Amino acid sequence: MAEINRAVKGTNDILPDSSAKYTFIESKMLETASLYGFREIRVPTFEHTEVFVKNVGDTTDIVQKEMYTFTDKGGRSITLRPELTAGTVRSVIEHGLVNGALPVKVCYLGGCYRYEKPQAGRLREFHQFGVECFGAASPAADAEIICLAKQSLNEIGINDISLEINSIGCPDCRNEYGKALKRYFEKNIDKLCDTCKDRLNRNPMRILDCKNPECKEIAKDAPTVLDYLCDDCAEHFDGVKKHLDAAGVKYTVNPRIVRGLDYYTKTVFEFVSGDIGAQSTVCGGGRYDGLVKSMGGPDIPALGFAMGIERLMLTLQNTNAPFPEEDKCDLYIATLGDNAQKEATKICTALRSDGYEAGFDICNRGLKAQMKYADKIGALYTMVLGDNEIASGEAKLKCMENGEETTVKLSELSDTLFELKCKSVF
RNA sequence: GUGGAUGUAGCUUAGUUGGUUAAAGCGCCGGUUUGUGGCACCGGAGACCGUGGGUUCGAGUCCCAUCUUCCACCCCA
Repeated sequence: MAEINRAVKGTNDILPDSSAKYTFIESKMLETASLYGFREIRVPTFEHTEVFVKNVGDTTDIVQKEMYTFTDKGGRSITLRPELTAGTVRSVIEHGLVNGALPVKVCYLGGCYRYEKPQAGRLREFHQFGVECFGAASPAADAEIICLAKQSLNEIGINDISLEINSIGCPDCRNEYGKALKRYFEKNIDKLCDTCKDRLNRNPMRILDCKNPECKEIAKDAPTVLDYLCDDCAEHFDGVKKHLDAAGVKYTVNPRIVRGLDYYTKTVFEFVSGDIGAQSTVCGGGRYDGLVKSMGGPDIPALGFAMGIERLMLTLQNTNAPFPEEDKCDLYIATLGDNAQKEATKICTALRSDGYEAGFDICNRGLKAQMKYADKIGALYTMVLGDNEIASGEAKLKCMENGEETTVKLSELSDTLFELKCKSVF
């Protein structure tokens, strides 16, 4: 197929046969978030490039090599959002939400864009659901969003998933820890792999995450962040754990999880799935207390998480999780002749305005072909409509599941369908 | 960006040491006395064999390049 007729590398079409599944996931997410008081916010798909450079961090891979950046016709440098936190923070500051009643709780759903090499669970255009909470410094807030993340995963049927938490401290303790880590790894620099040698200067914490066996061996005895937390951060982390215990949420403390975005402070966490390949993080989040201020807003704490919708879908598919049944056509009218087709238009319009999914032949096919079609689309009932039925004002409704027929008055179709549907529920 | 695998009808595949009009199943459309689906039978449409070069009298089959998809690294959701 010619290149122009194919979707761009790393992008995905969601076809009618699976779109309802995505809608299910998305609506469950929004629904669950609202139970915790999070209301949806919708921010632009693109922002001034600076918004991401300043917030995501100019040393991160995302900013350095993964952004879709272009100059618009007005000479502005524009970037398609690689994530939704930065734009959300910009928005709540710009519109003064952070000057109103605190905490501000918002959630979002939308496409994100990163120029990466696609693989399982990783696309160039992907979709995130996430929440942000502004103005809450208490560990109860951290625990609350973790509970929300867990519940929303459970709501869509993801239960076999592990929660890992860590604290990377405030900038002060992180700085101290970074130095200690550097001292430790410098002693073993010869044994480290090439990428880790590079990481030593860029981001020593990443070495802890390396999958190279030799690096893993060395990292085993490396100092842990948790030993370098200041009193305030240690107490905060302790509080988070206590709240999680109180909520009955199971977790493991993993001092090696490090989020890749610069803005994180204190609590970081991930929900990890064992069912979707190498890109196993389904949800990632944490606290970012300095971000609002650095964006030019008031000095208030903030925290949030994001999950990748496509990864949620992968998890559900790979674990054969059930999806709710899709809506079916309530009544399909098979027509005979032009008169009947016109009458079907009239009847279907009325049924649809009463809330029924109704359809009839618009391809001018024969009766048999129409019945076959009704069967294929899974129509619950069919009705043959010809001149006889129009003249008598009566027709037979056929239940496609068991073949039973019932005679109905055309003028009472809507009521009859309602009765039949009620019966089939019991 | 690095590495490995892949690419034949809408889908899943067959295609012998390169040799005439590239097969099959599923799906799609139609038919089996013209007012009734699922089963069966019959018929039909549908493929520039990913793309571009090259070798050859001749290439889906061999060589090179390129792109896509998949998987892993890096990194992230």
